[in-house]
Amino acid sequence: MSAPLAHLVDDDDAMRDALAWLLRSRGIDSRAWNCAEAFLGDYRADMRGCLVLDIRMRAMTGLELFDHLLALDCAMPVIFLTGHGEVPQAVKSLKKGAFDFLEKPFDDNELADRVIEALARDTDNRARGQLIDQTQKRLANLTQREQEVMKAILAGKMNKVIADELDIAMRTVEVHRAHVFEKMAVRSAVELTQLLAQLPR
Amino acid sequence: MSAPLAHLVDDDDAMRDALAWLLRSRGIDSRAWNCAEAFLGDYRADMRGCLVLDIRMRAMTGLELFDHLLALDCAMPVIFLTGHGEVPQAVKSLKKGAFDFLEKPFDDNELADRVIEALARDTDNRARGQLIDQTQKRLANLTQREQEVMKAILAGKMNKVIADELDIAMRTVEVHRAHVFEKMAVRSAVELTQLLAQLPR
DNA sequence: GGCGATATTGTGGATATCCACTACCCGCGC
DNA sequence: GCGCGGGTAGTGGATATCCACAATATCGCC
Repeated sequence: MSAPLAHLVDDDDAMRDALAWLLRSRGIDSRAWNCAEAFLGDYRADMRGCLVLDIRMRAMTGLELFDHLLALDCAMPVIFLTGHGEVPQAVKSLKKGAFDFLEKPFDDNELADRVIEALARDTDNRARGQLIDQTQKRLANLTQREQEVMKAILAGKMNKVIADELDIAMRTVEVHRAHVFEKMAVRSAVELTQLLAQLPR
Repeated sequence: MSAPLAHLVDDDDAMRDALAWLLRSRGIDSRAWNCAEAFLGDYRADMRGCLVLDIRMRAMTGLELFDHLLALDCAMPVIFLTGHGEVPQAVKSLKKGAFDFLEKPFDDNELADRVIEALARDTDNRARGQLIDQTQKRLANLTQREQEVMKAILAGKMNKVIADELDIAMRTVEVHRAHVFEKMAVRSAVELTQLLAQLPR
């Protein structure tokens, strides 16, 4: 597992060095690539931290790289660096979920602040993401019948009603109910509800 | 209660007319103001629809108007119209919750599409907002004790545990519990949990 | 002083849930 | 054939929740 890192992608050697130095001065480690393709080649889903992408690069642009990463379910926050006057791209990127969009020449402190925020965001995302993953694994581990019963429980139905609807004995519902609680690692319907309420809706 | 409407604020007479005509051709009613101050004077919290704001106006700018509206808890989606090259403002506005940010000259169809989306968003927001308002009113209607008991219920505690912690009889907890369910208009702890899970966290 | 809201408690019974022990049936894979 | 996972089901008891009926006490307000 890699440590949180600012991942810089820019084809301007001087800019990469300047960024790395700036971030280092604020206590942030970074790693740099000189083109989008190189980054994609090294990309791994367990990378942690944030991305700082230059928009204009010779081959693949920062925006195209962003699209590729979205397709790969990359959850790292992305900060774009851009020249002047690219409002439509900025708007589009932010709506797609980019973390920020800074116009060159940017203020050093501002960029560093944004990177710090982005790193914090990533840490939050990871924590929430793990919980979600775990919960979904547990959900997937329920049998068909158990899922049906769970759904009914979440609808607030009593065991005898559920038994009636599924046309099985109340005792059987109790068994499924207990299995649901056990597999979902909760001890009550309330806990179950709260757990599932955290899933993306 | 006013009907959903596109609220146009632009100090360019020709632009207002063009916008109104464009929207009308797509079946969208609109009302127009020639300056931010005039709109603020007419603004009412129960206005429904969306806003289309020109950024550059003689006195108060669209951005300043947006800030005023945010302070007034205005929930209508805002679409900004802007000249070229205002990336920082666009980014800032979107992060504050603006719905969109279009650069002039914009494509007529695109703008109309965005307005339609914004109107739909407003309708959604209203529906959710009403539920939230109602729920919060009900929450505020709970007595101190009832809120304490509710909190404990949501923590999954059994009545006897709650009684122990609050140092009261179990019977009293039952009474408070019943009051909570009654006042919140739910019939079980599960329903209560689901209701509260919809509140902004 | 009475009235209403709030908080408190009791009794007793109807329901519901939780749980241990037990058991049968079916389909699938080794 | 036998084990295993999954679904089904009964008995019986321990707990918990829900609720009707009833009562006491405090506090603020008209």
